[in-house]
Amino acid sequence: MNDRKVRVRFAPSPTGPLHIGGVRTALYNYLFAKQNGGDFIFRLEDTDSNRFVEGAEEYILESFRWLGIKFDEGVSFGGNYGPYRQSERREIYKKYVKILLDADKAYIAFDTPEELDKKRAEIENFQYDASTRLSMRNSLSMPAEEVQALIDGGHKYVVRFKIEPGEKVVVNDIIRGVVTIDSSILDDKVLYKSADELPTYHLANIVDDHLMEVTHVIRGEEWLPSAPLHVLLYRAFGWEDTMPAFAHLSLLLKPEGNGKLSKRDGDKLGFPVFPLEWKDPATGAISSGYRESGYLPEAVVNFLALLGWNPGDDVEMMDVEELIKKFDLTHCSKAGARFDYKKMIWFNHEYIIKKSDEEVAEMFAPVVESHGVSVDAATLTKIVSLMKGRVNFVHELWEASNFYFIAPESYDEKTVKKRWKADSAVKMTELAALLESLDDFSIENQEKEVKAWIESKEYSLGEIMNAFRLALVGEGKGPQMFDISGIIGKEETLARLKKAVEVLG
RNA sequence: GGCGCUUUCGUCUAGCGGCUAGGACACAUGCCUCUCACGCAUGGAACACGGGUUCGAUUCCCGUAGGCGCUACCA
Repeated sequence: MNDRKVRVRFAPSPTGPLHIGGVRTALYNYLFAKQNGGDFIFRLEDTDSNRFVEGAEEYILESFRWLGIKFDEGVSFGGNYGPYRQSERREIYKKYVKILLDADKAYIAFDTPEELDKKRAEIENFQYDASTRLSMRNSLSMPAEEVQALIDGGHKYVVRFKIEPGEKVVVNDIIRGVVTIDSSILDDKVLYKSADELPTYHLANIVDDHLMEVTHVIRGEEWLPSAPLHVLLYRAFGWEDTMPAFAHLSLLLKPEGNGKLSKRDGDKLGFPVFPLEWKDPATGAISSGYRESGYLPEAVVNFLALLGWNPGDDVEMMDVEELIKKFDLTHCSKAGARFDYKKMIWFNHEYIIKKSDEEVAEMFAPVVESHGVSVDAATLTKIVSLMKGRVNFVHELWEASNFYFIAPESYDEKTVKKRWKADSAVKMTELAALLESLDDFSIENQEKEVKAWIESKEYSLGEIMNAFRLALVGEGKGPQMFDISGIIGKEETLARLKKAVEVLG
């Protein structure tokens, strides 16, 4: 059992876009698999035909491609344990349902959903279990011939797991330790529905994990209450010796207020809760995605890895290789983690700085182009090198550095008031004359000549530079002045100076 | 309601019987400076509460309170 090859899976339901919490679960599975030289499986749990959403599967796959989380096998990846789409495994589940039925560990029930709803309305805390099952319409309470007749007559039925009450069921969780529950509180879960000939999550999950030789089940905490049921299922099948180890991850909580993280929180506070932008096929509503919002996949991965886990040291910036090396399920926190989107933004900032100027320039180029500006790669790279440390997102580079590409059309009022003095026009005209006389317009030479001139005239550095900045930028921001004039060039610099003198007087 | 999980600065967390309770984000202040940022430095800021166990509890146990989850023919 210990020498089995590590195999883990991420098994979403294609009911819509992948939630960021799901992304974290997948990431932890991935890190764990890679650390142990194991396999990472992508399985699709599409056993609820009513909730199928067009495009969700491709969305999920594309999300992981963007994040760099790679699967070894599964839907669209191939593998020897397929099919990996549960809707294509009907015959397999039927076989195992029969095994349970034949062993008297499950039974057939005819109660309709409506009848059950009625029952729940009538009786407080009604539960379909050992205490009530004999008063319901099922193969335990009805004669065999009648059951057969109903089935033959095409009546829809479900198969329920027959849970023996009064048993202490123990789940050994890697993160939480021993969790014990009394089987009496469990209900006779529906395992299979004849209506669509599909199992429910619980049965499909156990059968697939067993058949696919999954060794570790790493999933969200919302599954903890049903883990005992799953243990009981493994036991019923006689698979206890190869039962996977469980690790239930704490949930992601709203940044503020109560409850788990939802799409609404993102909308309200201005951060995405989905990896990619998603357009709801039914309503047409658009939900923002990390990718489209300008987050770098490595920043998202780094941030998510640290939300509920930490390496035990003070290192926070880690690439995926390092995460794989350090990841440890036993160091995962047990309590839910509030989603700290401000820290997410900080990570993005750090990763932009970490990237080469060339790489960032390449990402920035389409943004510049979209503003109808064309600029050569070398200049753009130079601009990026000056500006990238000042932004949290690549697209913010435009707002931060558009003065490189476009001359100011107006001058910020406050800055004018503060930086444009009565004699500024005269001094800027003098500065323009000096700059025009320069054959060498390099940043270094401009600085040398202009500073010498300021000194000889006994002007203050500030008054000249601030007015100069206002003329070139239109407001009081930006890097060192000669890093601006040097890049936009002599002609443009002189033109902007001239215009400022004309407009501001 | 029942069952389970959980509880260290505002937030993410380190801590695994003896610490001035550490780091990061955020915040504040200062420095840098031709501006705005960045960066750097400094600072404020936490063991939910009550009982035990122990020479000694943030740490172990039991309660209470809060938080979270589950309680479907959804996953």
